[in-house]
Amino acid sequence: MVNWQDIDKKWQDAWREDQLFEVEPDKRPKWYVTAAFPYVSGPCHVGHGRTYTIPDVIARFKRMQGFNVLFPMGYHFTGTPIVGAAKRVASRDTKFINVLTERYGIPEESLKDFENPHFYANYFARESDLSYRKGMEWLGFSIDWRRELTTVDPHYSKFITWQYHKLWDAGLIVKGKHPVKWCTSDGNPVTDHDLLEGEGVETVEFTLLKYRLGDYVLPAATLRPETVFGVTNLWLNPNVNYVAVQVDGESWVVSEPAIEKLRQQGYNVGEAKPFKIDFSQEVEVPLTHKKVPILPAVFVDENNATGVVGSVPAHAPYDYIALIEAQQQVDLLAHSGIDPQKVMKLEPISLIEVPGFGESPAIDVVNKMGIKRQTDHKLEQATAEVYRNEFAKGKMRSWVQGYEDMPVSEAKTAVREEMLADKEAATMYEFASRPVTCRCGTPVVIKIVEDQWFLNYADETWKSKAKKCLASMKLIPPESRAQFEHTMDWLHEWPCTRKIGMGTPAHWDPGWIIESLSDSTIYMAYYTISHILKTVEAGSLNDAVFDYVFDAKGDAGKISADTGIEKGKLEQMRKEFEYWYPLDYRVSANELIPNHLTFHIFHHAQLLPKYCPRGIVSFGIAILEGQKMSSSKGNIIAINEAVKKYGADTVRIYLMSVSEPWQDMDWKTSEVEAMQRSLDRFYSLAEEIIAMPGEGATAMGQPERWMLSRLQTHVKAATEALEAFETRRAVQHSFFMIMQDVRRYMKRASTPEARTKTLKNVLDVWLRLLAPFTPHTCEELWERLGNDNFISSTEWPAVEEKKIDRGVEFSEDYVTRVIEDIAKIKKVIKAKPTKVCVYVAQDWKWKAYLKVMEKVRGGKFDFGALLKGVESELGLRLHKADLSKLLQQMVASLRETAEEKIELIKGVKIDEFSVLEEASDFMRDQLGLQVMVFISDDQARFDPENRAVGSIPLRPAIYLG
RNA sequence: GCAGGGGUAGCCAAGCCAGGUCUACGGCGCUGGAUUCAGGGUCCAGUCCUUUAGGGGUUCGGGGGUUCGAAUCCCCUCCCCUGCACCA
Repeated sequence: MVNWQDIDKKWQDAWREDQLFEVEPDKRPKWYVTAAFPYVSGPCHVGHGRTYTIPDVIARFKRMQGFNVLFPMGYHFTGTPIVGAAKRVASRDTKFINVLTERYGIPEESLKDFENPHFYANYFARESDLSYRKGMEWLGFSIDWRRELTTVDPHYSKFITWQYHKLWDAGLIVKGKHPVKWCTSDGNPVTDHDLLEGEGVETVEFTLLKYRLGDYVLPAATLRPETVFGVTNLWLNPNVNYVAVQVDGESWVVSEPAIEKLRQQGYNVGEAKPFKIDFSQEVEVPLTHKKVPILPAVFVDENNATGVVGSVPAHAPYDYIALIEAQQQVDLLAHSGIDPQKVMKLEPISLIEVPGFGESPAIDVVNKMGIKRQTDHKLEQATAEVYRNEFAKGKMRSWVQGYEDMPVSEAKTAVREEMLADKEAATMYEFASRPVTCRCGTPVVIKIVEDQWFLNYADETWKSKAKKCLASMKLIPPESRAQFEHTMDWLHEWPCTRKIGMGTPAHWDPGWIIESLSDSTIYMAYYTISHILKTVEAGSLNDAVFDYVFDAKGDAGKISADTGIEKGKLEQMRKEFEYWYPLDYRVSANELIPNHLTFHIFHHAQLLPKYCPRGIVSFGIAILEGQKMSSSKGNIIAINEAVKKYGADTVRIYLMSVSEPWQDMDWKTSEVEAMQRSLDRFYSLAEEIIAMPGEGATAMGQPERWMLSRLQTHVKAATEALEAFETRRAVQHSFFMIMQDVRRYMKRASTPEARTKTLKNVLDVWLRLLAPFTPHTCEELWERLGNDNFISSTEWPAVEEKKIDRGVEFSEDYVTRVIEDIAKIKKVIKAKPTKVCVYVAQDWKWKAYLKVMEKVRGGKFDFGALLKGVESELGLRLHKADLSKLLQQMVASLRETAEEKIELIKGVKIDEFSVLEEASDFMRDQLGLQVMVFISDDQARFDPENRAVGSIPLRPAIYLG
C-alpha cells in the first residue's frame, strides 16, 4: 500500500521551498489563468475542489509546455450571505448551529466568535482545516500564494474605488427605483436565505387598469393589459372587505391587504374607509370607455394585488367559467340588485387570433379539460396554456383599433404604455406565488427602493464594446456563446449597491456599499500587482497609482513624490500588469454566465479596453451521490476529509475524469474508491517497471512498434484534449487507455529485453502525461526513475508522429479479431478442442478482394460483370457457385466498411500469414489452444474438414479440433 | 414564457457536429474463474435475447422521413435539468 499522505506532503513542501509557483515576468511566453474566487461562507468541499483542479491541471500542462504560468487565488468577503450566516449564529438558529457544531466540528464555546462576519469569513477562508486555503494547498495547487487577496482588504477597496471613479466619470452609474423583497417588521430588504417560505418566488409586474365608478377608481390588476378590448364586466369577491382609500389624489377601491403593498411601492396612500360594493352599478372600462356590470366571483383573491379583476372571458379561463356560473344562477344575482337580463346578454369578446384555436382559446381549453367550476384547480393549468399560446403565437384581431394585427407579445407593452401615459393605468408588483414569509414570521412585501444605484449595462456604447470583446473570445464549451449573447442583449440596469454586508463604500454615496457581483469584475488585473501592493501602505494608494499601472497614465516619478510609493515599485507593477495581461482564461460556473462572467467582459471592455479577456470556460454544477451539495445544510464532503481518506491525487484525477468541466459532476464514493485502487495499481506497475533490470539495446518487434504507436496516439489525443480543457478525455487516454495497452503489451512482448526497454520508455512519457493530474505521485516516481528535476517543470512529451504506425495497429486489431472469433466458436461448440488451425486467404482471393473493393464503393454495380471479370482476369477454374458465394461475402463485408478503413486496408497490405505466425504464442496463451497457421492453398496443410476454401481476406477460416 | 442544455443497455456515461470500423469507449455494479485463497485485494473472463462453428434477432425517449446503410442527418412529439437579477 502506498502512503499517499506522505507523498503529498513531501512534494508540497518541496514545491514551496523551491518557490516553484511564485512567478515573475521573464523571457518566456506567459499564460495567465484565474478561477472565480470562492465566496467564503462555508467549508471548501469537493465541488470547489473540482472548480479549482481544472485550472490547476491546465496551468500545470501549460507550464510543462514551456509557458510562464500565473495562477493566483483570493477570497470573496463582500455581500450578504456571510453577514446573514453570522446573524444566524447570533440568533442561535438551531438548524444552522447544528451544522456548524456537529457537521463542521466547531466547538460550542467558540460560537460567539462566529457572530463576527470577519471572523466567520476568515475561518473558512484560511484559518481552519475546512478553509479554502488549506484545501487548495492539500490538493497541491500550483498557486502563487504571495498574490492572495480578500475583497475587504484596504488595498482592494482602493482598487474598487478607482474602478468606480472611472465608471462614475463615464456616466455609467445611474440612480433609479427598484423593487426588492422587504420585511416590514425588520425594516430591511430580505434575501432568499432570510425566508421562511417562498424561496425563489418571482416578482411579477401587474398593470392596474383604472375602471371608473363615479369619482371612484377600481384598479383591476392584470398581467395582460392588451385584453382590455375584450372586457365584459368586472369581478369583485362578495366575501372580501373592500376599502376606499386616497391614492395619489384619487379614491381607489381595493382589498384591505393591498393598502400596505401600495404604500411600500411608493404610492401616496391615505386613510382607508370601508366600501360597500353595489353590484347594481356599472363601471367604465378605461381606454374603451365602455360601461360594464360588476359581478361577484369567489375566485378573486384579496391577497393577490388589488383584489379587483377585470373579466375577459374569451381569453381567460377563470373569467369564462365564472361568467357561465353567473349566468346559471341569475336568480341569486338578482338579490344583489343585478339585472339578470344584462348578465344573460354578456358574451365573450374575442380580440386575439391564435392559429390552432377557435374563436376563443379560453373556451376551447376549458371544454377540452372539462372544467365546470371556478374552484377547479385545473384552471391554473388552463390559464397557463391559453396565455402561453396567445403570447407566443397570437395576434390582435383586425377590429382592435390602433393595434390591428399586432403580435400579442408587442401589443402587451404597447397597450400598457399608452394607458400609463394617459394615466388610465398604474403599476403594481406582486409575488408570482404566495405566501412569502420572513424568518421572523412577517409576510414579506415588495418595496420600491428609491435612490437605488445601478450600473447602466443598457448603455448602447458600453454594450457594443462588450459585444465586440465577446466576439473575439474563445468560449468553452462553444454552446455557451449563445447564452452570453442573449445575456448581453437582455442585460439592462443592474443594482450595484447594497445597504448591508461587507465591502467597499460607494464613493459618491457612502451610505451604500458596492455589492458583490459589482466589486468582482476586474480583480484579475489586481492579482498581477497584488504581492507588490502588500509592501505599500494602503493609505498611500490613489487613483493616479492605478491609472499609471493599468493605463500608463502620468509619470512614475511624480506619482512617487505625491504618494510616497517608491518609483521602482510603481514601475514594477506596471511591468507585471503589462506582462500578464490580458487574461488567457477565466474559469467559472455556467450559472454565472447571466451575471458575473458577462459583467467581467463589460468591465474589461470599458476599463481595460486594450486587454479584452481571451477566453472563458464555464463549468457544470457539482452534486454529491445524486444530491445537491449545500454547505449550509452540511451536505458536502470537505476537501480536508477527502484528502485524508484518499490522498490528493486520487481526488484530483477522480474529479477530472468523472465528467468534462462543462458537464455536471457527481461525486460517488464507490467510484472514488475504485479510482484510488486504480492509482494504487498504477503505482505498483510503475515500481515494477522501475525495478526491471538492464536496458540493453534490442530489435523492436511488432508488439513493441505497436506499443509505441499506441503511446503516441495517446500523447496526441491527451495534448489535444488538454488544449481544449477536456480533462475527462485527457484522463481517458493518459491513464486508462495507456494502462490497457500496457497490460496487453506485457503479455505480448517479443523478448524480455525489448519489454524492459519499451516499458521504461513508456513510463517516462506516461508519468509526464499524468503529472498535471497526479503531480505528487508523478514527482515521486519521476524521482525514483532517476531524475533530479521536478516533473512539474519538465517538458511535456512531444508527439512523435513518425512512431504512429497505423499499419501495426491494424495488424494487432486483426490478431485480436481472429482470437475473438476463435473464442466465440469455442464457446458455442460442445466439444473441448485442444488445437486450432487458422487458414488465411491465399493470393488470388486478395486480388479478387481488391477488385471487389473498386466496384463496391460506388453504390450499385453489376455483380454478374464483376464475377466474370474476376474469373477471367485471375484465370480461375473454380465452380461458379463457389466463387459467387465468396465474392458475395466480400461485397457484404466491404459494404459495411467505412471508406477510411478501406483506404487503410489498401495501404497496409497486411501479410496475414506472418502476422498470425508471429502472434501464435500469444494466441496460444490467450486461448489455451495449440495454434497452427496455414495459407489456404497450402497442399500440406492439416485441414480435415476442408475449411480453408471458405477463407476470405481478413477473415481466415478456422478449424477447432 | 424566454434562453441554454439534455434524454444511450442495472446505474453513471462516451459516441452524434464530419452517417458505415456500433451490441455501441470507459467506469460502477453484478456473475464466474484464477491466485501459497480471509467471502478483502489483485488478475482473467462474462454481463440484451438466442445459437453445438465465428451465425441470427432486438436495442440508443416516442413517431415519421432521407439513405444501399442512422444512436448519428431532417420533421413532429413527449419528458427532464439550469438560469431569468439584487442571490453569491
